[in-house]
Amino acid sequence: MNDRTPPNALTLSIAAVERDTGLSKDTLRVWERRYGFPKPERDDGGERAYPLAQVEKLRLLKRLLDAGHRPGRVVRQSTASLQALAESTVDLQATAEVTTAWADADVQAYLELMASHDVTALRRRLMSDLARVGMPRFLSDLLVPLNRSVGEAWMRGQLQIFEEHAYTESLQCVLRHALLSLPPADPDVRPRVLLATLPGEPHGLGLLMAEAMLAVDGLPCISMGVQLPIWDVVLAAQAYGSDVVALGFTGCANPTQTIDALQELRAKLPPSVAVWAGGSMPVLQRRRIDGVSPIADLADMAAAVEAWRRRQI
Amino acid sequence: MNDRTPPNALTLSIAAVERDTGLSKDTLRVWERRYGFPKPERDDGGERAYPLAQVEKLRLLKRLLDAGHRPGRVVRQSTASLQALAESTVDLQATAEVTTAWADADVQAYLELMASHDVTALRRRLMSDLARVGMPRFLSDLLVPLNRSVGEAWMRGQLQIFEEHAYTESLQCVLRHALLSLPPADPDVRPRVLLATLPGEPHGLGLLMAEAMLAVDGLPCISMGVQLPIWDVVLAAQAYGSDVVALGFTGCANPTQTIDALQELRAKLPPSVAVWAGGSMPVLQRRRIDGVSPIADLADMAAAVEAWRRRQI
DNA sequence: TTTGAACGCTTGTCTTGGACAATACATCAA
DNA sequence: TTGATGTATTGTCCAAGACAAGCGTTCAAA
Repeated sequence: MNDRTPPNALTLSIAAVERDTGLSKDTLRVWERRYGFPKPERDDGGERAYPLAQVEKLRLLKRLLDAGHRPGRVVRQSTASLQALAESTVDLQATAEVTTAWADADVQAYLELMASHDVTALRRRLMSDLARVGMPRFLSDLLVPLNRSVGEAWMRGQLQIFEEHAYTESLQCVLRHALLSLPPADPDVRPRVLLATLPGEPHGLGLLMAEAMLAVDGLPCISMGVQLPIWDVVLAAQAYGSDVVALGFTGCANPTQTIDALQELRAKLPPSVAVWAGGSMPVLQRRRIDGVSPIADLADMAAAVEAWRRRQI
Repeated sequence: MNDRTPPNALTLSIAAVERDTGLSKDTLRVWERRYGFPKPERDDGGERAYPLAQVEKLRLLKRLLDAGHRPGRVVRQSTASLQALAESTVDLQATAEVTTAWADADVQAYLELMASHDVTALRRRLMSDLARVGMPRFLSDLLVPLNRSVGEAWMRGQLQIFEEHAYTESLQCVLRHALLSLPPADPDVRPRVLLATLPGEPHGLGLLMAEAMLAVDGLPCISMGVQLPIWDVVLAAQAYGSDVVALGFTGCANPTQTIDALQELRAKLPPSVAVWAGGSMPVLQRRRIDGVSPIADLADMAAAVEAWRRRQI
């Protein structure tokens, strides 16, 4: 059936590489043209066939790009020197050093728990820590630094992707469980918040953390989950009578498209509805958009709630 | 700043249309060339600018394609006749009529609950129905037909996307809550199951339902969530000592890429690990892959567990 | 009547090389 | 140090052609 065997069984098509690395086909071709890397083999149909080693290097490059490095400076380098670069790079756009009430030792313990592949223990520890200190401190003192450490460990290649998935899954269980245990919020409390991410942004953990933070303060939150089309954000905000649309972003989405999408959404939404854009996407802080409030962290969000309430009086 | 104003403020770039419709840029261009639709305007840079009406029609076309229609027959038709077609189309690949123990009236009531935008009530009803009949019947008698009805209502345009997101979100809460309430499974029970979806498949609801079904039977399940890279599936199966890798698929992923990915995964995984491919993707039933068991529905999954156990004796 | 092989149409994806606009960086002046 | 201007970088878009896998149809044989 599939007799179009590639020259080497361990190669991927350009579509597969796009899937696995997050680099668009256009980008892959133009890098090849400009920098001479990647340099895929060709199958008997003349189509690009990327050896696994090159895909591995491309993944590493994508990480470095997301951390702020520029293609022209890194694409030609050897895998070894890139590895070294990744290990020395913390996060070029990292926020200033945060003094955490939580000891680094605890964060370290969590990382070791992840590496030990004991999801039950991980889940149990998350639940007991949450019960011990309460949601606000759990979020700001543990999860925020922990997520940063997880991101850094991943960048250095110390944490496998599946280990990060397992962590995300466990955390999601714990947070969702806590949310469902809360008494339903009084729908007359304001602002009513709609949470979602836009198409292209597949990560919903930040959203969940934001929802948890708002919900324990008694705000009526409705989460639409991930990748809600722009037009449906507008419809949903209307249907639920939302005062605020809170959107989550991470570095993995395309910055240009994200800005475009935010502008489009802002134009379609009635001016009375506020738009909050939160998460760790650097471009949100750099490029301000009229009528869209950037939310850098959880404290920012509390401030945004306060600001909204002051403005409504 | 953005002075490259398109001819009409209500147009989208080709990248935005790809995001919103799920049709690739290549497909959009080649349809224009072959069928004369879509016929976007051009901005002053000469780039395609799709009016909203055309994007709307493209979304409708995508739905019809996913239901089994072919582009050559539908792309040229008018929006009105497509609408009629969508309303008359149930699901060309639908499984044979299922006699449900659950009354259609109940399903109807759920659909009305979704349309009323009362997520609290929806969630409450889900929880009480679950408590009343237990997980297995909740899944097979209510959720399976309900999900089918939701899909059909969406196809007919009777349900907005955001309403479907709200339903998914509520259901996720309820199922996750139930899962966390179960006592942790004995890790010595076999088979140990790893659950995930592959890159390109963003829907995790089927996965969650499968996990719920297996977990109430006492099987130790570990879910990796959505879009786990192939190589990490292998690593995770190794790390957790999984006997079975259960993957979820829906019609929205690319069939060709899905088959490729499954073959690649099967080749990389040790033969002792079984691969189950479940979900509503038609191609899974049509094209069999050596060493991959297609799982058509929940009953099939129970049978697969049995078959696995028989083979191990 | 049903099965199966052969053929041809349909359709999505890949190809090349050129072009362009937005961003980031570097330089210089105030 | 700040602000403006110029240059380099970089991702995306475009066109038209090519091709292989999928699907339906046709025809012949069981």
